Amino acid sequence: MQERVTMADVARAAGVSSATVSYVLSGKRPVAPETRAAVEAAIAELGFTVNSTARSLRTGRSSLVALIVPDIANPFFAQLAATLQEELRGLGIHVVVCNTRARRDEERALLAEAVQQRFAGVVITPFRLLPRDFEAVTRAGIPVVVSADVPFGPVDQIMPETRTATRQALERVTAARRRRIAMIAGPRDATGGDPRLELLRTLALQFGTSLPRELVVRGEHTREAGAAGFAELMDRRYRPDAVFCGNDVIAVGALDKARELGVDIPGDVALVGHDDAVFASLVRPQLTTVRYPAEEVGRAAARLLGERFDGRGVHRTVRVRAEFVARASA
Amino acid sequence: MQERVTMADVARAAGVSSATVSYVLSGKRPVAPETRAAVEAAIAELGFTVNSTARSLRTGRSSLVALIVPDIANPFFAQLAATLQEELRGLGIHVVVCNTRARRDEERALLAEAVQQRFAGVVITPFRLLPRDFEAVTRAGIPVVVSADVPFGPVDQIMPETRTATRQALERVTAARRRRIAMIAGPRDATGGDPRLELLRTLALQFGTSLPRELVVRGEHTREAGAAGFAELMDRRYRPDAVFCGNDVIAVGALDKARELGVDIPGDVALVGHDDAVFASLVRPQLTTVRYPAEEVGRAAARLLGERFDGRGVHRTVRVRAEFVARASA
DNA sequence: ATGAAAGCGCTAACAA
DNA sequence: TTGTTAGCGCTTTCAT
Repeated sequence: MQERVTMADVARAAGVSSATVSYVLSGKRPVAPETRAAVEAAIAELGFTVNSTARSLRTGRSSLVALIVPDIANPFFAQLAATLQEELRGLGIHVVVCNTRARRDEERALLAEAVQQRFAGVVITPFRLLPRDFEAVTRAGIPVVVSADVPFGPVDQIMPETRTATRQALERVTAARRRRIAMIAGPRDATGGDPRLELLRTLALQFGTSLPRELVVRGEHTREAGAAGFAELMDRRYRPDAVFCGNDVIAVGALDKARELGVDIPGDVALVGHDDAVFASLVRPQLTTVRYPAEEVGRAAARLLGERFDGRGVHRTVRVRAEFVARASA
Repeated sequence: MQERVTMADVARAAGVSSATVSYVLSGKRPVAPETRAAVEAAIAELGFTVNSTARSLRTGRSSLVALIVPDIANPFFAQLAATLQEELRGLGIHVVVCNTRARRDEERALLAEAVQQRFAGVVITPFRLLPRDFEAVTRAGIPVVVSADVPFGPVDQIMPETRTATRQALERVTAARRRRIAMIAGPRDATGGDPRLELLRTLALQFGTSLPRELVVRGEHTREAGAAGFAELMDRRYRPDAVFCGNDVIAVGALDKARELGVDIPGDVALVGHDDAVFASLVRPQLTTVRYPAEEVGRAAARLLGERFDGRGVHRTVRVRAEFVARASA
């Protein structure tokens, strides 16, 4: 049962007080070079590492960041977790993953827990949450980074910049003389809005066409919902010749149904996904999509948190640029 | 700035000592019913929740379990993380995700950190680690669950039971009169063995054929490696008519190359994957594969850890059964 | 059945 | 430039 080495042990070995050891580590007050050297030697010799539990208790701040998302098993969030973890590793911070299963009660419970446990920070993709649900966390002074399509009040935020990429997608589609644009959207979130849908509608107008209400269907972010949505659209008397999807999973479902119905993609209908999930390039035809890079979101989240740890006080919104990826489906 | 409610606050409100509050929570010594009721009422009224940092400092045990894997972004491990997290949630335990990027130094560093931070447990899929790398962790009394193909010494372990499923795959392939069996294996791990390869070799013999050395190629678990491996196999004068892959990602790469070379799957060559990753059913032809269920691994890991927390002392090995999934590629 | 109090290892006043 | 020391909130031994 290997004994734990404490600061007191290091202090004794270096012939100083434990306060000095602490200050050598934190750099929060000047330490004479020779003292510092002695302490560092003792640390190395004894193999000391700080007990972050004790530090947390003392400072009232843990070294944990909570990543709160609807589903970590979703490739986008999995990649986000991986990147965030690697970026935060150097700061000695661990990432705790929390699944909300898209349920508001879970989202709220997790947020409350982050406050109770005095987490160092929270990175969250809210699904049913409203801006006021964040009051407690921000009041507790816990840095929060929200990754969402819409503004969420006085928190750091990462928002996608999809206008350009979506415009390129529309350009490609309309250049192929397609005018009957449709969308299979994801579920409406708590804010009631749907930025992807609204953006597409706005842009469609600019391209001299439109996104008529009857060509918008809605479902979960699942393959089944994608298939159902596509079937529904094909039933319309005003049949679309281009279908935009809320994400790639939906698009894959649409692809399934198209094959089943004998609808040729992209011959009869052009299909555009969203996110560029790993499998977007695996299906046939390969999915033309709007890529939203999880790695960059993770890096931005880590950077925003890092700035907050350093005590910077202004809330920032970082925009992450989505990229149009032209493949075979449109 | 909302004040934190401590046990002392609860004790004061209930007219008892903080020790009693602690014992009401832990049940480690009898408390009079009316005392208990008073304490519970105070807890509810004040909205008290224990400070797990303080508890950890005192007990020398945190409420964190580390999930140490080569890559959380890998769908298998992402699903494992999700399940583990949900199963452990009820025990008040958080899951910290740790990426090793398949590097031994990272694996060792993470294991060492788990000891230093007195984690409540570790769930690990070792990649380059040897059994003796676990000595420190077990000596520290930290429950370890290893998910691997081979035995790893005195730890709880989850091992796949793939014999039956692999036999079924071979049955299907040989029933179609295929005899020239090949494999695109993953990288050789630190133990030097490759159970999937060895199992296939053994079974092939039983089916009256073999897995000749020249029909075994090896690479990383990537799409590129799969493509390269397949190309190499198609170059052999003794050309295989059935190719087994170390995992589904490799199989997808093989599929890419087959299409490029004009090799018909399954007409010319049958292709069998491994794991049943999400995209196995997305590619065309859909992948015939040996499904290894991450959910069950996660549940088993949580169960094993739970037993250890309860103080059960024997090391157990849980076998998780893989399942043959027949689709179009073989 | 309950309470008093020590102390886990660290940080940050306050002193010198 | 460095040391002394008081806690952070909890668990648990020792008393009662």
